[in-house]
Formats: sequence, structure tokens, C-alpha cells
Amino acid sequence: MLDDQVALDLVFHALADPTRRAIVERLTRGPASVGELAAPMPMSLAAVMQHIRVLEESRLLHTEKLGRVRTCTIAPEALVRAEAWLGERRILWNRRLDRLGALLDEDEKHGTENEGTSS
Amino acid sequence: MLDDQVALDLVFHALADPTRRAIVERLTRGPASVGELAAPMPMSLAAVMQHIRVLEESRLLHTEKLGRVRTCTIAPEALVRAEAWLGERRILWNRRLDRLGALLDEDEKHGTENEGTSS
DNA sequence: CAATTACTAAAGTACTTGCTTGACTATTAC
DNA sequence: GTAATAGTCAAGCAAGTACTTTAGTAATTG
Repeated sequence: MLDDQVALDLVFHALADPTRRAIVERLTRGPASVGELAAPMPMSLAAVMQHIRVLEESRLLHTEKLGRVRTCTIAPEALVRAEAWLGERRILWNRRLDRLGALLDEDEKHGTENEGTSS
Repeated sequence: MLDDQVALDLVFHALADPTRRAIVERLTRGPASVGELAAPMPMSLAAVMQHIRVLEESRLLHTEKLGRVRTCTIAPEALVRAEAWLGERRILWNRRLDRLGALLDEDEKHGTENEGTSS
């Protein structure tokens, strides 16, 4: 529960940068080396490496070095976790709206005037 | 497309903080005033106000002031947008894995040995 | 072997965050 | 009107971020 919070911190923070999202987008099309990921980016390879480290620490991807090239692969679990958190919020919010709507319908039938949001 | 990127930057950055996620979680149960949101937090009301501003700028919530109390309400569109981005990545990744799996099955039938990741 | 390639490590820097405190402004209550 | 409430503004600060450059190391190639 507590580590869960930290994990979400890391994932959302990792995704809050366009370069890092671009890396994730690239990797959904298949694994790539650090060099391949850096090539289209308007910054130094060292900078891209730092982004990769952030993504790895957030568990959005994992890497493996073979010879002199490090290959990066997406690791979907972290992505799924973030999606689950968002989905949960959406569901709870919609459920609440439904309840509110139902209450309003009830009130309409009985001709009452107050909203009835249980504080 | 370009503003889209900025919007995602803002939403993910806003969600990368546990205090702000707690605010969003609270608001999924219904609107609340700044004071109500600040009460359970281990920081000054001014600090909570700043978090609320970040959330508002990311369009995760909207606020309205009536008399001397400002009421905050969740605004689900931004949340849905972030969820959509994540969902898209997951779908593309799974589709790729399916294709890869199908190729491996094919290869097995034909008794070939190479993987066939189109570089 | 020497040169190239593919990364890695470290230090420096401009900018941004997440707070704080203190002073201030409107409402509302007594 | 005076006092309490609910929020706002702004300055300041410690820590963190997103880069850079420079100087490496370990694999591969010719």
C-alpha cells in the first residue's frame, strides 16, 4: 500500500516527460538499443541514457546488456498499474454520478426540491 | 497533437504527487472545499492550494468560488485522456506480442530457426 | 594491434518543485 | 462594528530535474 504509492509516483513522474513517453511509444513497437532510441532525439546520448534510467527505475521498461549494446524492452505491468488507478477513479466517479442521477429522478417523482448530496 | 503532448505532460506531472492523487481520490467521492481537502493533509493550507492550482491547470479538476469558500470538483476528461494513452500503449504492445507468437507458431510448423523481428 | 563503436560515469548549471511563513482580503457570525 | 473564517499572494529556500560536457571503459572491426 505504501510502496504502491511510491510506485505510482515513479510511473506518473516517468510518463510526465515527452521524451520518455516517446521512448515508451517507440518500445511498444519492439525492443531497441540505447543508440537507436537516442538517434531521433534532439539531445545527447547521455541525456537519453538518463531518461532510460528513470524509466527503468519506474519499472516501465527493463534493459539487458549483451556485448557492448544495451537493449531496452517495455515492461507492461507498471503501465497497467497506472491505467488501473485511473480506471478506478473514473469508475468511482461515474458510479457517484449515477447515484446522484437516480436520487434526482426519485426527487422528481416525489416532487421534493432538495438535492440530497450526503455530506 | 502538440498541445496534446503538453496536456499529457501536465496530467501525468499532476498525478505524480501522492498529495495530489489523494485530492483526486477524495474528489471522486464528491466535491469539497479547499479547507476540507487541506484538513487531513500534513501541510499548510497554502501548500494544498498550490497543489489544487496544479491540478486545475492540468484540467483534472475545476473550482468555483461562492462567497468565501471555493469548491473543487473533479473533471474526468483529463483523467480519461491519460487512461487512453496508457490503454493505447498496452493494446499496441499486446498486438505485437500476438504477432510475434503467431510467427513463432508458423516457424515451428515449418521447422525454421530464426525469430524474424523485422529490424 | 589500433581504431571505432556503444555506452557509462561524474561534475556542473539553469530551472522547477514542494514546501514554509507572514501579511493581506474578502465573507460571514456575534 | 469586531472578530473569526476561508482563502490568497508573495517571497524565500532546500531539494530535485533535465540537460550539458568531458573523460572514461569495454566490445568489435579492420
